[in-house]
Amino acid sequence: MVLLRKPKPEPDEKWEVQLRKGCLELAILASLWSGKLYGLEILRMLEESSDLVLAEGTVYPILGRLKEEGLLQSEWVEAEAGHPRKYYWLTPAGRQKATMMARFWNGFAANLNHLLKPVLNGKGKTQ
Amino acid sequence: MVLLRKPKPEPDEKWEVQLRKGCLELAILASLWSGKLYGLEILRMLEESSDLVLAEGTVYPILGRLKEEGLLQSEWVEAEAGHPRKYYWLTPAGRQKATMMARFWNGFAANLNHLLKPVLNGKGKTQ
DNA sequence: ACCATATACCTTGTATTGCTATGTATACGG
DNA sequence: CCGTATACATAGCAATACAAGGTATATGGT
Repeated sequence: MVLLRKPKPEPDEKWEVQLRKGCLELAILASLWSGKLYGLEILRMLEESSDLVLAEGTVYPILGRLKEEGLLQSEWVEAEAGHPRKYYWLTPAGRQKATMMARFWNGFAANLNHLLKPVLNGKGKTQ
Repeated sequence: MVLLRKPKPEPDEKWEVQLRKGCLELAILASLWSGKLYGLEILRMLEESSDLVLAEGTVYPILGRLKEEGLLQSEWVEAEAGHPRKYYWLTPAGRQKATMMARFWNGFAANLNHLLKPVLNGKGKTQ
């Protein structure tokens, strides 16, 4: 009777699985590729540049996770008006990981596209 | 005090969200595009044709869901040897949905690729 | 007769996820 | 002051992917 369900999750190990699921961490990392942004700004940027709509309740937990993993750093900045903003940017590790994930995404998308080709070509099996 | 958490999930409505998450339902539907297959066969086909590795514990529940939604039909078939096999194939509704999902996937992938272009071009911000 | 192996399907339990809804904090306008 | 806007944060829920284990059928070896 051993019953060791999850010996060592090693959260870093399975990012490929996570990617296949979410794609959202990758999208957020990518949104920070060229500079600092704060939470709501990321949200708007993704929507504008990629039609990727996500809720605040989605973004903030992800930002927290990514920071905890050492992929992001953050800093409070006083705004000229309203609530202060927490700006995020990529660490070197984050930059590296974003690149790796993007490459993997490319392969994954290519594979799925290959599978979808008959579907998109319309020609269904009459049968 | 109203407190209505989920008024009517309408499980059909949010397949776009599910797609962004999983992509797996779509992959399985697509694998059945050109004929009948049984469970383990789908698994092997996806791995061979698209490097998409998934566990049995992933495939069977999905097949059950898809059948319940009327997208698949199934039939037991005696094998020449060993355990009988349950063959699945697409219903007209399944064929239609697969097409819609594939189109949506294409758009989604294009958007994400657009976002990833700077990342894949290597030129990081020296900053 | 018995057991190991192979094939195939199915289910239980768990960690994780995305998200809705809600809460909190700060500042501005009337 | 109260409403509105901006911004960050979290509690709780439904759904997901998966590992692990179980069941059923047949074959081959001893």
